[in-house]
Amino acid sequence: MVPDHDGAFAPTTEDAPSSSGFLDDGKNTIGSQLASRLREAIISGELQAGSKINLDKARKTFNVSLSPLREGLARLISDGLVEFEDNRGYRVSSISLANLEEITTLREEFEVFALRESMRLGDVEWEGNVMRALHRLNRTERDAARPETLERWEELHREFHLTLISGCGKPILLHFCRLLLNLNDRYRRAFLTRTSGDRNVSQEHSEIAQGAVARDLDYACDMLRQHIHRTGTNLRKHLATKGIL
Amino acid sequence: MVPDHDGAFAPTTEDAPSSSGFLDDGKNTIGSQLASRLREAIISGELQAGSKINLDKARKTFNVSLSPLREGLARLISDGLVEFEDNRGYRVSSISLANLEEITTLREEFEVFALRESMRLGDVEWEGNVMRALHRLNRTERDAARPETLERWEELHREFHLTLISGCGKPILLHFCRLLLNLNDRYRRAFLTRTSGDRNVSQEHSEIAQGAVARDLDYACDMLRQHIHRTGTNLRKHLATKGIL
DNA sequence: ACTATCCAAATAATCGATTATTTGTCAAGG
DNA sequence: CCTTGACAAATAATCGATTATTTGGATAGT
Repeated sequence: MVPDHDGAFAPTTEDAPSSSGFLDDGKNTIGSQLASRLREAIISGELQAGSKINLDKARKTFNVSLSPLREGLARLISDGLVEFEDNRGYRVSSISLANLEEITTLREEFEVFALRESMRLGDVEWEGNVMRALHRLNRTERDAARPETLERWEELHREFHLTLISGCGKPILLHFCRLLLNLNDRYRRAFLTRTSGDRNVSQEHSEIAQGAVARDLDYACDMLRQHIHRTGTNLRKHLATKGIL
Repeated sequence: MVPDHDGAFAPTTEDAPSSSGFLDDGKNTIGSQLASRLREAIISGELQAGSKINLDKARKTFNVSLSPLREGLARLISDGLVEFEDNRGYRVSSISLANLEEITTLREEFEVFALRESMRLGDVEWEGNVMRALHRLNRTERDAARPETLERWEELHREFHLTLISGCGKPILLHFCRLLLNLNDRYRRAFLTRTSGDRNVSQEHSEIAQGAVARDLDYACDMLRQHIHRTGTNLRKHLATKGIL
């Protein structure tokens, strides 16, 4: 038997385009479904940061047994959204200013590096994917009054950033970036209902994308770094407003 | 209740110095113990890369029930040593030339970045830890004839590299570096029984450490990068010898 | 009043058995 | 001869019950 040989950190089935019309959404087992629901619950803030997760209550809330619940939680640990301690159980990872700052710093390092590699190695297919992701994002309205538009926008925004770096040919790096994006999104969903007035985010995305497909390495990387940095600065302000250290 | 607030990716209890004389080695639950044993089994090559992990057999081998077995395996997924697919089970992550090259590249980027941050932010305590880790490593003999010395050396080597970057004040980054080191160690344990003749590894470590505590950023970073690079090159040759693509 | 110790309730971990899914094999049809 | 479908064996996922650990509170001793 020849192993598939995707290597470690091959992209998980999550958020695959799901091209087949069948109802196979890659979330077969209860454990998988739970992982998704819990992830969404944490990123959206439904499960408060830092709070303990009582297995018994969660079991009743989600109407499942312990085994798949632990299974699901275990996956969120890989995502950095949940922490675990022997005999003490699970808790939602805390948020803090230091944590946000680290995430921002690391995104500036990792994501920018991944973009550079993508520009160096990406093929035409990748270019096309970038332009499509950009278009879909910029065509999607973000109306603070309607939460469902926010969620949709977040999804496409995440997709855009991941697509940008998807050409780098480095599964482990992509995995790291995906984690950082997860962690970052929790802050954004919690604190940014609307983008600050002095930014034109659509334009920022366009500049990055256009620089990327034009293979203007330094320009695109610089734009991305600034983009990430600005988001970090914005979020930091919002955290300060709410008195979070 | 005030949350401990270590933030995501706070260092796990693994390989803590275990200062207390008590038999509490932080591996309380069967799941934890299994995770350690499995990790060791994978890194040492006892469990072949790419091979499927049959839950039933593993259950009998380790004489445990399914729940803790899954628990343990789940943790190794976070470590990148095990892959999982719904309804298809677990398998040991494959090794490949591409995978090794990515690990090496990422170590050059991120471990070096972490070292730079450590030099920028580390305190005297950190400096002391570095010198101690260096001393212990260099004083430990590595005799290819006696496997137990190799294991001991690997442990101290790992400890040295982690200590070098432990002052960076960035838990997530440390977590990533720890993973990369894990993945890298599997290659070394599998392919390097002795260091290639043209290297004086002890001296390389000394140069890095001394540059680090002297806060000679560029020098220390450069030495570390070369050190990682050389190891990568060596391993690549050994992989080629064994016909691994 | 303060600390330490012991109990009971709450919670996490584990087990053995059951259910669901996948995989390999073989026969029927093209 | 190849493909397709059905079946059976192998394997993974889940459940409900049991066991072990932690936590909070009451009690006794200083």
